[in-house]
Amino acid sequence: MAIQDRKERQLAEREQLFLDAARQQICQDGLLGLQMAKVARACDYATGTLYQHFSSKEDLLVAICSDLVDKRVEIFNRLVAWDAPTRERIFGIAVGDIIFAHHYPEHFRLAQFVFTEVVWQAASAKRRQQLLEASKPMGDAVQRIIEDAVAAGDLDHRGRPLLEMTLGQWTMTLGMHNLVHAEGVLELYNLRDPYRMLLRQLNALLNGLGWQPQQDPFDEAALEVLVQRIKRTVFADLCHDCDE
Amino acid sequence: MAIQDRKERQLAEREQLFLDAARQQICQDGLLGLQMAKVARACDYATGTLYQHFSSKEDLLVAICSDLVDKRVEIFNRLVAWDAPTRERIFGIAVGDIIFAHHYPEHFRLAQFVFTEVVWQAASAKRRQQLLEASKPMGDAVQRIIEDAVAAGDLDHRGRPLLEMTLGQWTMTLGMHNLVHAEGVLELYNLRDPYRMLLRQLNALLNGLGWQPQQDPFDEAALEVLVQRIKRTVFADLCHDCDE
DNA sequence: CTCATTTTATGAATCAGATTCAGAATCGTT
DNA sequence: AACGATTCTGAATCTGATTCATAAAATGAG
Repeated sequence: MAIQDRKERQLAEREQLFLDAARQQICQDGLLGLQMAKVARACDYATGTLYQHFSSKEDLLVAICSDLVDKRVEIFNRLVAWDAPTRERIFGIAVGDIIFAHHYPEHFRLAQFVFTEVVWQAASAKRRQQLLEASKPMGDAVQRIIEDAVAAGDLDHRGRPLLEMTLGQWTMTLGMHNLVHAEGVLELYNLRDPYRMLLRQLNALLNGLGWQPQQDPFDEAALEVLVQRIKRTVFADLCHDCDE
Repeated sequence: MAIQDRKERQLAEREQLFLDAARQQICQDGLLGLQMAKVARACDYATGTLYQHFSSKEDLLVAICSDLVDKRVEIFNRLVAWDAPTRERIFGIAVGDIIFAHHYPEHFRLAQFVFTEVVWQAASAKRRQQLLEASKPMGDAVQRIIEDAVAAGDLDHRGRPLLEMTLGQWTMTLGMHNLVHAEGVLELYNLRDPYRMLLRQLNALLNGLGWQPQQDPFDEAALEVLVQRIKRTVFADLCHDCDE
């Protein structure tokens, strides 16, 4: 079945080619600027060929999202592997997400769009499934950190499903990415430095959940020290000059 | 200028007619199903007339959203006016939002879409402004509750902008609406009863912010009692049988 | 290596639906 | 009632996604 293998490999390569071209187009011209014919042309293929891979434009969007999610998962896994107090590790997930948002500014914008009824429903069931499966490891990573926290006595989950413990963190982060992209909203209320505010609110939430050791959410200095340490220890390769 | 007035009134009436027809179409056929020609036809007007009101389909979507935001504001205002401890009032905002989501299941779905780059950028600046202005009173309402809380000694804002105090609540709620609409995501992690989980996480957050009086986020009975009381006292008219 | 068969790629044609705009209808004014 | 100004109309236009008949390439038997 060597032939079959080669074919599959080539197909996968071409798919990646399309995905990269499409992502680049989004970065350049925005989500609005994505055109199927352009993507195909950019890769020197006919429009129809693109449709052999993606059943529709929406399908392509979901696929790009999955592609990026794979990279995002890597961030989560670093925190699972990090040897530090569980409270810092779970907090590090948020820090990592913020760094990720800096590296792939298009990702959360795209994700917000993808999980919109209009796109989600128009994509093929297969792609949807693919994205969900690609996302699964993020949940697993978080779950492992929570397990560690419970085992270490840092957190009492009070009989609730473990993942529920970080649902607040999840939704808070998600919501903040939304707000950041909704041009004009934060400005309306004169709220600056959104991701820094997110981290403060997150610390408050973790405190409220009783996650040990407690940290004063409004101690700027301590927050800065922790963030810097996480960046240096876990994300050194991703943070040359980036300051948030 | 009586004639001018009448004209304006008629124009406003027609606009509302369009908005209602469009909303109904969204409720019936989903966001995907919305077609400009259909909306116009449903109101016995030509397509071009619809375009006298809305510069594009996206513009119409933003307008529908504004329209619903006006109703949502009413919910917020009830909590401002409610005579109760500030902790219950701010918590009530979340409860009200959940009730609102039940009454207008399309709203958050639409809002998520509207604040997407694709729609937001394609709408006219005027409509965007209109939506932002319509949203302003929600922030004001929250601000007033925070002011009361600080004045009553229930909350110490630690020198931060007052609105920052509830940014976590805001983003958490927003993010949860997103998750709820992203079919398959919560199921993937086997998370049930999302809005109830939201309320628990919110209580944890408020505790973590030091908002008095503290409440055990995992005391189911107390949570239920509070929610029921808020429903009965503040939202009696909106809650006949609804149970979340 | 050649040919018949199967698979894949092509891109012009089709299609859906948003948007426009030349002419028709209505309005307000004198 | 007549005239210019305003508004409405919906068929024509336009954009861009999607399809599909045809061409090209790959496969594999002889």
